[in-house]
Amino acid sequence: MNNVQEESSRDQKKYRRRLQILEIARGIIATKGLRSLKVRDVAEAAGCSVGSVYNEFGDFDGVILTVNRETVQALTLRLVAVPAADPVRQLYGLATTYLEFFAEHANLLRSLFEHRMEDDRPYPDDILQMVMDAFALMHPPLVRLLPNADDVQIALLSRTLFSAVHGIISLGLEERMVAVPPQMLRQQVEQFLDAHLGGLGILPLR
Amino acid sequence: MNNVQEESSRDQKKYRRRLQILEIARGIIATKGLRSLKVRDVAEAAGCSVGSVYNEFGDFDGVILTVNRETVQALTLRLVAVPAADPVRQLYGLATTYLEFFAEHANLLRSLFEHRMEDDRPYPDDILQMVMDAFALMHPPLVRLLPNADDVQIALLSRTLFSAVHGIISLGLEERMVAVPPQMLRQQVEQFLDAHLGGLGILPLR
DNA sequence: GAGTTAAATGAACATTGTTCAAGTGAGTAT
DNA sequence: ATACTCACTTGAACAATGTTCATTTAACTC
Repeated sequence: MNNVQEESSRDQKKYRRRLQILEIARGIIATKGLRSLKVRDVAEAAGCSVGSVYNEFGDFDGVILTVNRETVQALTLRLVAVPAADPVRQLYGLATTYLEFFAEHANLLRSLFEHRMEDDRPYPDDILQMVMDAFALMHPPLVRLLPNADDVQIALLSRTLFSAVHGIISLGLEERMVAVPPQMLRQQVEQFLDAHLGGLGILPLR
Repeated sequence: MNNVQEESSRDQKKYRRRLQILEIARGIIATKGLRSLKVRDVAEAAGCSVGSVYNEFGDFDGVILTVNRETVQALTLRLVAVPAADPVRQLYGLATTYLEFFAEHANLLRSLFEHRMEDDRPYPDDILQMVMDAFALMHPPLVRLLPNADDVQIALLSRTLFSAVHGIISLGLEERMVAVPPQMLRQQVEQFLDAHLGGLGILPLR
C-alpha cells in the first residue's frame, strides 16, 4: 500500500526509469549516432546500474529496438496528420512531411533503417509491420486518384513510391555524401513527385 | 635477391596477404553481414596475427573501407558496361543492373551505405566521390533525352532518379521487411521508370 | 514486525578492437 | 659467409564495451 513519503509504487518507479532510459538513449542516438550509444553511458546518465538496463530491456538491442519502435510511431503520427482532403496535396504532404521528420531526426531514422541484430536474430515483426504500414499511407490517396486501377497494383505502387521518396531523402540528407542543401532537397522531392504523378496520368500540383 | 625456394619478394608477400585479408573480410561481410566481421576471425583465416592486419590497414575500419571501396569499383564497372546506344534502354539498363548487383551483393552494398565511422572521423572522400560518380551515370543519357534542359537540372535529376531507384531496391531487398520477390522487384523498378520517364516527357520502353 | 519476492547492484566475465615491446628474417654491406 | 640493419611480424597485454549473476536492497504482504 502507498504511504505519504513514497509518491510512487514500485511499478511506477520502474516505469519512470524505463522512460528515462529510453529518453537518454534516444538523445544519444539523435545527437551522436547509434554507434556512440554505450550501455554504461546510458546507465550512468539514468543514475542506475547497467544491470537495471538489462533487467528492463533484456539486452542492449532491446533498448535500441524500443527507441526505433517509438521512432516509427512518432513518424506515423506525423504522417497520418497530413490533410487528406485533396489526394494530390496529400501525396505531396506525405513526402514533405517525411522529409521534415527525417531532417529533424536523421540519426533516429538511420537507427531504424540501419540497425542490424546480433547474430541472425530476426528483427521484431511489429516494427517491420509499422514501417510497412507507414509506407502504405500513400495507398488511400492513390486509390482515389486511380479509381480504375487494381488494388494490389496500387498497394505495390504505394510502397514503390514511398521507397523512392525514402531513397531520395535518405541519400540527400547523408551528410557523408556532400549533402544536398535542405531547401533544395524539398524542391527535389516535389519535382520528383511532379514528374512521377504526371507519368501516372495524375495532374500534379504545379 | 631471390632464390629458388622463395618465390616472392617481401613486398610481393605483403601484397598477397593484403589481398587475402580483403578477400576473407569481403567473404564474411557478404555471407554473414558487416556486424559479424571480427579482426581475430580475419587474422586467423588469413593465417597471420591481428597485428599484421593493423599494420596493413591502420585500423579495422580500414579493412571495411577498403572492401567498400572495391565494392563501388565493381559496381561502377558493371554500370559503365551498360550499352549506351539507346539512351532510354540505357536508363533501364542502369536501373536493372543496379538491381542485379544489389541482389548479388546485398550485404556488401549495405556495408557501403550503412557503415558509420568511429567517433566523428569523416568518411573517405574518394569513396563518396565514387558513389556520387556512379549515381551520375544517368546524366549522359538524360542529357540526350532532354536536350533543352539545363545541365545543372539534369545533374540533379540524375541523382534524384538514381537515389529513387536505390530506395526502391534497397528496401525491396531488405529481407527484414517481408522482402519483395526478386522478379517482382525488377518489374517494380521498370514500372517505376515507365511512369517517371513518361512524366518527364520521355517515351518509355513499354 | 517478519517474511516473501521482485528488483537493483556492481563486480566479474566475455568479446572484441587496439597497442607495443620483443622477436624474426629478408635484404645489404663488408 | 658473417654481421648488421630495419621493416615487418607476433601475440600477449590492454582498453572498451556487452553480458551475467550472486548478493543486497527494499517494496509489498500478511
